Amino acid sequence: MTDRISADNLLALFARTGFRKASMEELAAATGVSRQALYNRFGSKAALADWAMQSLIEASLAAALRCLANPAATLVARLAGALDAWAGQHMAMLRASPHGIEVAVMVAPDPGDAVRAAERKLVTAMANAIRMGGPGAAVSRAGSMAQALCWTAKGLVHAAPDHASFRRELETIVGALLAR
Amino acid sequence: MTDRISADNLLALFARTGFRKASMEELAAATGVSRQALYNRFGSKAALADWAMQSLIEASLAAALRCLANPAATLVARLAGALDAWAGQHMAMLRASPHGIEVAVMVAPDPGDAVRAAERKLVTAMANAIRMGGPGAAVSRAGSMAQALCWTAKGLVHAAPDHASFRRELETIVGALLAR
DNA sequence: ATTTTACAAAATCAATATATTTTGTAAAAT
DNA sequence: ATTTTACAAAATATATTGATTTTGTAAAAT
Repeated sequence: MTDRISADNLLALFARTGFRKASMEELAAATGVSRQALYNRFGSKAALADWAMQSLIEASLAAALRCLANPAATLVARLAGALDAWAGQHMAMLRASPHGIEVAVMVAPDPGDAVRAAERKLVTAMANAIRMGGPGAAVSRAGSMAQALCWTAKGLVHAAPDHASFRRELETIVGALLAR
Repeated sequence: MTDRISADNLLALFARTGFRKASMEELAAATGVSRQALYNRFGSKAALADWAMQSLIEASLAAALRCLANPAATLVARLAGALDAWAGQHMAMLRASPHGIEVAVMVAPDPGDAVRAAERKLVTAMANAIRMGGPGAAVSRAGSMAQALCWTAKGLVHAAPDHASFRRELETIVGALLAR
């Protein structure tokens, strides 16, 4: 029953203040439960952070894969949607503070390991989507295309001034790369 | 006559130890001159770091543009060469320490401003190269393609285990995106 | 099941003092 | 021109103290 606790709220606080300065008191307040409730459920602050990070990764990957599987949308829209779900949605948190990275680094056992694993899955899924729905010429290069799109999206996250223009430019670039 | 002093050696030290911990004594030793020679020429530690960073940026951009202009090579090879000169060549320094970023952040007036400006020039030049030498279909999307290639190369810098495989994978991806 | 209250151990913070290193300047020496 | 030597001012490092906060555990209350 860890359902009612919002990983987003937890991570937003971690991102703002960093792991150390975020107290269990504040974390509890941010999620609307008592400090002891957090200890009962997670045992420690580190475990709580792990869970929150893991949750975000899983939720983001799931949302991305869902976008990718949408039968109604075009391939370009599906790819752009997936990349937005994976990377774009966290722009606000990243911009809110210099600790965004620290949060990811905290996850056990190896820092970005969980992130990297999820990202590999996403790229694989994108490659498959390109193979299925892309122009014939793109099929044989689907793997490279998907990887390039993922890195491009991450570059754009840092370059775009806000989420709206991120989304707009992302669609343009995905369209440009996918066009045959 | 700041010719004999190697910006690379300076930045290698800055990258290893960070700006603060790199003493003028060590910096002088790293370049084979006396401490006072550095003060005579640059006035201060900050100015020295500025110069070194600026030098690296200019040299990297120049090397990248040179690759791009090589009339003998194919478009894919020219683009890959340019991206390697711009991003790939610094993998060793980045990997050598967690302070690689700090060095860039130190440059006046705004941190990555000089880097961003140079990168814009590179992307523009790449876009032009694509317009001139690329397959007809790529012409209208040259701007997006060039930007995507640049971000992809930067993603690859962090993902590749070493420079050799960076170079190899880069060529593959550039080839894949450019193929019509 | 969760909250409240209580509490010991550990960690963090703030202030101080001292020692050491480093910066930046200057003048004499090569 | 560059190096060597010398030096004051500033910055950094280290250690100590005590106050304060926070962690993690436990038991009683809702």
